[in-house]
Amino acid sequence: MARYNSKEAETKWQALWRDRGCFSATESSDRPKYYVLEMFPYPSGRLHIGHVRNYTIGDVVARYKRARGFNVLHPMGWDAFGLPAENAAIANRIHPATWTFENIDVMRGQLQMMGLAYDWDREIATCSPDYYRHEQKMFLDFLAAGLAYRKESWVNWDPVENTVLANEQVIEGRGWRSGALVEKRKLSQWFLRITAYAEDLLGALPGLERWPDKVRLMQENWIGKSTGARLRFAVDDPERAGTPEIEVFTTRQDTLFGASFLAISPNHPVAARLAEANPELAQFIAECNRVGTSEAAIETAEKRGFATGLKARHPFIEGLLLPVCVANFVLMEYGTGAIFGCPAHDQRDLDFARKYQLPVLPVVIPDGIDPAAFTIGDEAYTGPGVLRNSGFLDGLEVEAAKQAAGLRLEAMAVGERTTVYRLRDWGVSRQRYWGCPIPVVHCDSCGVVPVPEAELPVALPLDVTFDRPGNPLEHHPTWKHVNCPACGRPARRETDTFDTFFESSWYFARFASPHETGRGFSAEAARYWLPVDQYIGGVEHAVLHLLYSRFFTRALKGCGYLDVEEPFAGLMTQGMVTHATYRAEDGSWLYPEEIESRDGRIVRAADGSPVAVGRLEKMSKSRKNVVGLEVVVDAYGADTARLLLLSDSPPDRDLEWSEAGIDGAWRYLNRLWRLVVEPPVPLPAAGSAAPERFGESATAVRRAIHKTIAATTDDLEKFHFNKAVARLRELTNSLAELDGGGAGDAWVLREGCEALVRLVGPVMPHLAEELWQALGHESLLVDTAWPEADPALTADDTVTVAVQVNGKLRATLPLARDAEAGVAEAAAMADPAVIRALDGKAVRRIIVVPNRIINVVV
RNA sequence: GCGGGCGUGGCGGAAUUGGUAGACGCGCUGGAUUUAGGUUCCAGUGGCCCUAGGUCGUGGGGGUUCAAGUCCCUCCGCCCGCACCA
Repeated sequence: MARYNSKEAETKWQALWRDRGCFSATESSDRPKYYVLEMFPYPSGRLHIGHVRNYTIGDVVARYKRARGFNVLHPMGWDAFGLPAENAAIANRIHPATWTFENIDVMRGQLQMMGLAYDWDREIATCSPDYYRHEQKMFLDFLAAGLAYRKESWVNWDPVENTVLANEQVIEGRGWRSGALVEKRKLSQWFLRITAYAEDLLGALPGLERWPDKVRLMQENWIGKSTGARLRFAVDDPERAGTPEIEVFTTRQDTLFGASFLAISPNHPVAARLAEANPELAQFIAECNRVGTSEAAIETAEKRGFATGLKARHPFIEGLLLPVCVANFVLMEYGTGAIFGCPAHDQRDLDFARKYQLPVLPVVIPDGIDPAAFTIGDEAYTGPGVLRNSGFLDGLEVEAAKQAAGLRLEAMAVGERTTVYRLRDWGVSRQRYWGCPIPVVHCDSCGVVPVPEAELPVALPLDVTFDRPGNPLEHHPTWKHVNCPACGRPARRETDTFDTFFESSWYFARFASPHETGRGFSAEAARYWLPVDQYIGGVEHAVLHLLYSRFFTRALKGCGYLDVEEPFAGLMTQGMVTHATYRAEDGSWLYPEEIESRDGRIVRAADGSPVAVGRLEKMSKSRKNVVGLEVVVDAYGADTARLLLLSDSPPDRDLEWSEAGIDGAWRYLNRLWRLVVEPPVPLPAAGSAAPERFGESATAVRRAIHKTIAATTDDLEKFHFNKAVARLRELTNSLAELDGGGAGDAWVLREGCEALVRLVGPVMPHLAEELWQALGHESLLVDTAWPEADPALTADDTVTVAVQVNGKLRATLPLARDAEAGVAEAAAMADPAVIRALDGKAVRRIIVVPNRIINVVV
């Protein structure tokens, strides 16, 4: 018989789905809407198998929901602005636009090859002016609403390339291309006031019930709400400090009596002022600034301080002067950029105090410890306790002391209780070419002037070169020279472009009406489709992209664009696809296709030299452990690849791609094909009436069929694709065992095949269409409803109950479902294995969990 | 450094969320079939004890409970994020 020809079948069904517009979504439907979206890709080149797990998961959800009667929107687009296009331009002398669009063409073809059920009429590319013109308008609206503003902030500056570097381009303090020591520089940049929504973004997290807890927790920590107090320390030499006082923020105002120093950020104005007259301090600050702007770099750097000689007056202790230091671990962006150090009750302060021989005075004594005996060693005490050595706070618990200290500061008018957030405003300026131009003009007379709406889009000029360092927009002969929209005099365009998170913060709304020209999307279409019912993507976006999108949606609502606040009602974060890594003798990485197995040893195919097999790692070009999409689809077909991507691992965990795995998936596909096309018993015609009675085997298999329908449906609802696949394999095994010897076997086999084919439809859509046709159906499977389980067949009359003695399993008993405890108990006590285990000992207690377990305690 | 996660047979993972640990698959072993060649079918497969049966077993250690992979404490290992990669 003919074998399943994946190539032929996949091409055929893909064309048919396309020609019949099976996946195009409309807003006019009486079915409930369902919007499923996978995080859209950056068009970086060519997809490998690891990239498509995400889209396969989304596709299963889309096809499943469609079968369940939903009006499904499942779009795809391209997050097309970004740094790699510029890197390619510099490295290969190819224009970013050319590079990007070529990549898009390749990747679109690859996604289509996988048979993904997208509505391609809604495809968008964010680098198109048709897209980014709308976000320029949004920015102007934000500006008018006070949500966008300019301020100075620090960047990584490469003095050789004359450019700003991304944190990932700074490697051990040096520019990745130039190798030059990176400096921190201050630039005037645009910011979006996400902090205005901090409380709202935090408060709405519990309502995101279909988000993973871990993501909500990460966002909560990122927003980092903390309550405490601001307080001002008078300085002993206001002239030298340039200010009469230094304001600090603390969450531990209760420990003020244990303060032994003040620390200010190297970027604090007072530090800058003191450095003017102190070259050593200036030197110290310069060294701090060499660390780079990433928080990880700052936090892992050795804690260092510099004594300024300045002193600050303790607000509660008359005459006590605390030294003021500049410390590299104090962040200017958080709180006030200055802290007071209480070494006894903060680990970082303690480390600092030990290093610079500052006093350590415990002021919180743990309950039940003698205050006289309590000392601090290498570990700060941060737990609860009672205040000592603390004047008016003595005897209070920590919380009460915080309250009392706060009130006293307020009464003295030197501070107030307050709340701060770790969250900082979103810097959206990038000194880059391949991004959306920020639509403002700088005029010497009028300052910053928004580009009038009628002149949008501010289009990115395409005639640029990358032959010298810096931003090509700066070097363009004409582009930035315009007349001021306000006064008409010569002025300069803003040459910064937006952070690419800007585009991805509203693309999900654009998909609702991607061809809308007047605004980013029609309010009506957005009202219909939003929020996204199920969003799917990697955890690496748990904070930034998702938080920015949540903020953006609120900001858009505030500007009258839409009427939802949360863009994503459901979120699933999928794990990585991993693959073994291979290294040649010389240590260089090898692609999987460069190796082979000879006599049980892994060797290099080219010359038989030994290969070291490394651990599983995320598929990445740099380690060469990638498997190309075309290679897999050519050899096994898209359905086999899809099956493997959904098998074995739950979606939120890593998945191992292996040659054995793909072979196993391929075998199952063929097994299923044979079952339906060459059934063990000839099938009755489609739609034949059910027989009068079913024999034992037929009844058992019918139960299996209906249980599988129920359980698989439940698995898909919960996104347990790996379990769903396991159940489908089990049903396939059960059906294959039918031999036609029992009454109704043939009819049940058809019933089972029909159910099975419909259940595998979302996973292996091409094969399923082919089998649906083979079963004698004229209709398309994609237009066929999801099977329904018969409740009468999903529950068993008897259940197997485990019997334990003292928690150890001794027997299992078949019992009637929901048998009474007394009956179950009697059956258990009569079991020979139980009697033997009891060994005549007195029974103390019997625990009966209905339909599960009986535990006899002796 | 801070934040988040993960850890179950040789391997990927199941376990109705505190109730029979190892579903399903990969691999391996033995057998059958076939014009052996991405075959197919049957049987077996956590460790230890000679089997009936017993005993140990979910990264290590401790605890709560009639009962712990699941809850608590602690330690170890690995992975992800940290604001200009997307």
